[in-house]
Amino acid sequence: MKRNFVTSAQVADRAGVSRSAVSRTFTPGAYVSPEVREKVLLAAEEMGYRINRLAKSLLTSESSLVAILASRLSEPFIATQIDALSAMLADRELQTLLLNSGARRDIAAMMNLVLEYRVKAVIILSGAPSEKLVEQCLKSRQRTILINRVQESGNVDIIQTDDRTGGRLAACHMIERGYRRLAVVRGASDTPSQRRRAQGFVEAAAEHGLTVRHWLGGDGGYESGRDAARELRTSNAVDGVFCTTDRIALGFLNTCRFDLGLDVPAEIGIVGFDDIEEAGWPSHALTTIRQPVSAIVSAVASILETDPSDISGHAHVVPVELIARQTTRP
Amino acid sequence: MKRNFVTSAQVADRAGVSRSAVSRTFTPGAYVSPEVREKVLLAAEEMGYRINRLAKSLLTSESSLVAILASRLSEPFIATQIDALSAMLADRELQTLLLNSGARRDIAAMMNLVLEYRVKAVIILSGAPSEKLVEQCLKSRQRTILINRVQESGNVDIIQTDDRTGGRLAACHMIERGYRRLAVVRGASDTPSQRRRAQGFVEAAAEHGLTVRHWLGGDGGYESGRDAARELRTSNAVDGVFCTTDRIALGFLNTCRFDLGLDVPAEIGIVGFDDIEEAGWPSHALTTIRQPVSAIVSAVASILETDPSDISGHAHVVPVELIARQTTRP
DNA sequence: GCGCCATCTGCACTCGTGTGCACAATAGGA
DNA sequence: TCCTATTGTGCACACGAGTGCAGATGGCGC
Repeated sequence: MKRNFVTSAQVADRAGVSRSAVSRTFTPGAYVSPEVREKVLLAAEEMGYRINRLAKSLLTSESSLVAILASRLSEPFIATQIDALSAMLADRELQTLLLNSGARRDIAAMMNLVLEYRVKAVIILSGAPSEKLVEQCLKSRQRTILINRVQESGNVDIIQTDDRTGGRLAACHMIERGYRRLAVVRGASDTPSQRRRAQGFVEAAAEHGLTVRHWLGGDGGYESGRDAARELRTSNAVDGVFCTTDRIALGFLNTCRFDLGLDVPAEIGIVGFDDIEEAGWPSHALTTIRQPVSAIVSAVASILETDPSDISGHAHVVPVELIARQTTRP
Repeated sequence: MKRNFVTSAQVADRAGVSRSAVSRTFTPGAYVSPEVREKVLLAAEEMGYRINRLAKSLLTSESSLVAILASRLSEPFIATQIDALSAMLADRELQTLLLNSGARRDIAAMMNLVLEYRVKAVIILSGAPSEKLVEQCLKSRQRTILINRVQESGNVDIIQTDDRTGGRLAACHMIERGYRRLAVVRGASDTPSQRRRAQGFVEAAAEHGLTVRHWLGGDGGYESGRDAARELRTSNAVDGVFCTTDRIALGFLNTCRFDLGLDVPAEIGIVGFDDIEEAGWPSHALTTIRQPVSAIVSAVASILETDPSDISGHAHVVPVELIARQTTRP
């Protein structure tokens, strides 16, 4: 199984110099004479030599690996975040270790892996890590960044969208537009983040003297929206729906239009959350709350640049913005 | 910068045993007495000890890392592949090193990284790796798997969708349905894979005595389709369009319907390629050629299981299937 | 010609782990 | 009681690279 990679010693032999010389050739800012450097580079080229990152980071004890822990990688909003995050990391000469925590795979086991790889930081996009896990991370001096997750214990960096405000914006927008019989649709196993959005919506509605129906079900994807639409419309009691995710909203929207033959936005108004690309397409033109990925990414970047020994976790809040399109009345 | 991680020596000290004992407790199937194991586990737990994968794989010289090189991670079809691939790898206790080769980042530089990390294999989803790069990989004894890329030189594993057949299927389908003034729409910087799809389409059309217009432009995403629709319809010369990607097709479809006010499928028929989730939504109901991700993933899995010393690259062909929906006449 | 300085090279140690080999300890049988 | 078989432990080396320190080499000025 062991594939004999070329080592610096072999290169040194071939170039007729010491191993140190080889090492120095590949270390910027070290004493090597031009002739030796030339010989080493030639030999390295001929033999196909590559530095062994594993050995290097073992010695210098700093890894250029950053782990991203996520599930449902194919969902547009998550994919967009991963794309942006890994691009940002690459620009900083860091590598992305992608951990897919989907399906039945054990989050705890994944976290163990993270710790074993001595990564520079873990970015958690998914799952609700238990208190115990976060404790483990801290005990192992592992920098941890939570995105849109809640965590009681301090010392972890948290980046959160301003979910409550988002929910409130959605409510006010709908009420202004004349929708009165409101409902919120969420996935059954939803995240704290989605719960806060719903909360904000309910709060703002209450301030206008309105109560809000709740619908919970499905896995928080397109199907949740579809099922919700079918059930909620049997009773004719709803004319304004806030979905805690764009994908839920698109399922709801399409089902209203194509299965139930409803006129959106005349008969029913729909607001989503995230502003994924598909929401902006004319086939949907979904009114939604935008959650700027760029802000999330730059928050992560700024955290990575702070001194890692400063373990007091900071909280970043990412602002939201309502994008009015055509699933609510003008 | 160096974060003092707990080492096996420290655990050994605390447990009052030798370092070897610690190592053996964490190596399944090694001689350790129950008492010692107990002591070691306790000490390890208290100190938060984790094996250092870097050091381990330095010694055993086998890494459990598999690199995936891709760009445009947020595109649905790519995101879906990455999701499925990383899940498959996780099931095999392998980790995913995600390399985002998007934007201006240099593919050559990324490949160097791959080599430096001594990964078990590289899966290339993106970019046309130059001959030189692949040579480098081979020289460094690096297992390389290309998905939907063409590569002249042998010794590389290639997984290819049956693009030509896909293109032919699309053409036959359209011709059967009575479309005669055909066109192909591709991105300007498209992949060999997309070129083969177009080829198959043109071939089959030629067999029916039809010539095909070509439109090339944009980056192969939604915008390509949008721009193509605007330009192609100024002349009224087209009634059947094959887009080499679902995203192009969706851009084309939406622009026809919402900007140009055309009736799809009555006035113009559209066929895509990939069968991404959005294509199946009733808001689009795109007729398309399905490319089964599961087949691609299991091909990768079977390659990973073959003996790595067998460097003769094999070619796998993934079959396609036409999914008739509502953007072509019934 | 001698001494000094600048410039480079090589030795040897280090990082954290796995493991072959020798040896200690213990139990069991004669 | 002594010998042997068994079982577990520790020593020491290996993996591949970076780097401080000492020593070698060469050039230059006196």
